[in-house]
Amino acid sequence: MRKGERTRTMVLEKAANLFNTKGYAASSLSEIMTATGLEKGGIYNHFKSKEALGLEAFDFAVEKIMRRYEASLAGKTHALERMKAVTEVFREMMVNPVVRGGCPVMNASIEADDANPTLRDRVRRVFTQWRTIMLGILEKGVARGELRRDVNGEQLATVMIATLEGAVMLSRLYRDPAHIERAVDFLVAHLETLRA
Amino acid sequence: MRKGERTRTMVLEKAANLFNTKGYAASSLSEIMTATGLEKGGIYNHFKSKEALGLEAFDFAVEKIMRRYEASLAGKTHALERMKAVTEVFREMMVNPVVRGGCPVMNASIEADDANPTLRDRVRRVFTQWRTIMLGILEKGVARGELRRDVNGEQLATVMIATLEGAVMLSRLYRDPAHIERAVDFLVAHLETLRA
DNA sequence: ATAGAATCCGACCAATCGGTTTGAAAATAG
DNA sequence: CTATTTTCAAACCGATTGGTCGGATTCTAT
Repeated sequence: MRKGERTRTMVLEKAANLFNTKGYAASSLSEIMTATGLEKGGIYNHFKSKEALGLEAFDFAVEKIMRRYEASLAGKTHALERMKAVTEVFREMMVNPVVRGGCPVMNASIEADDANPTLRDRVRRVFTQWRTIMLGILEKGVARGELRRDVNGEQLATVMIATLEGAVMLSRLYRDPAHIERAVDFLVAHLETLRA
Repeated sequence: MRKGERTRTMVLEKAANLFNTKGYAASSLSEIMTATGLEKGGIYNHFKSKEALGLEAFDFAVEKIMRRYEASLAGKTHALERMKAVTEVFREMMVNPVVRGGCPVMNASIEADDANPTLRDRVRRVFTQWRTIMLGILEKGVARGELRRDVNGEQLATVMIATLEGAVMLSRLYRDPAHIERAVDFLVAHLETLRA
């Protein structure tokens, strides 16, 4: 791995943390400079603009989360087990965050939904992917007879994401993991009622 | 009402919408100027700083939401009816927003949780108030025999706020009210299971 | 109608914004 | 070890940032 590539990912790492805690618009280039230890020219050698860096930093953070998903789902076959694994990713995210500042997807969603169409489309793609994963789990679970046949997949996928993301927001706001834990407990209990 | 007071609330109205769509940090004074039609001096005559304006604009938006709460709860006595009224406030917020840009409390929470302690405390106070309202409804509902005695108030209050706020985020991101409607349907169905 | 207060404009300020460029230093290939 | 990229620091750019202030203007109470 070339030197430039190493510093490049290092800038992405630092920028992702900064953007996710302070917000993209509120993070100035001079802050990125102090965070990375590079001068302006050193950063612009790897990224053509602050906007480009922001988008890549978002992808960088999402990539890390996706690896958590895969790790949590690995080896689990039963639909209920796999759905619970999704809730665990969020609980774990509070204790051992992939990036500082909460869930980067929700944060980006709030900041980009009106002002930044490019980032907004990226955020949409991520949530759509998460929904697709859950819908697949549920569909297969019904087909295998693990889940009740009247499971409302669309509704459950929405509720899972909404509840978990909302709970992350509350836990971060209050600096209290109780909220995400209550949300996970609630969802796990509800998932149990769907067992065939 | 004096002229100054009228323009003051007009600035708050416009600023609240701007801040809530673009974010506090991303909204510049020049944008506030064009939104209000005032020059810089005209704004600083009423607010001593951009930060002070931001805090007052937040309070202004929250005040409007609280009036929606009161209107929705008015006349309803049964605990289940009152809890459903809370979900209706959120559904209504998508169709007929009090302020553009989604829920100002959640938006402020995301932007302030790390960077702005003053605003963060204000956001906390609002969510705490909402929780208190719900806990009161549930407690009274149990006392009146309207609800099952094993209702987990703390958990339900967290889940209600988290699910509704998360769903608002999704509906705004996708420009699709389906998410908030699914969340409301889900919560209403769950509330029914708590009937004594 | 008019004096006095309330309101607002617009020029001005230092600081910082994102971004460009050049040349020197460091890393890599031969 | 040399030649050649790659990488980065630092000075520099115009534009814009949040904020100040003195005076002109507009209200409003008498």
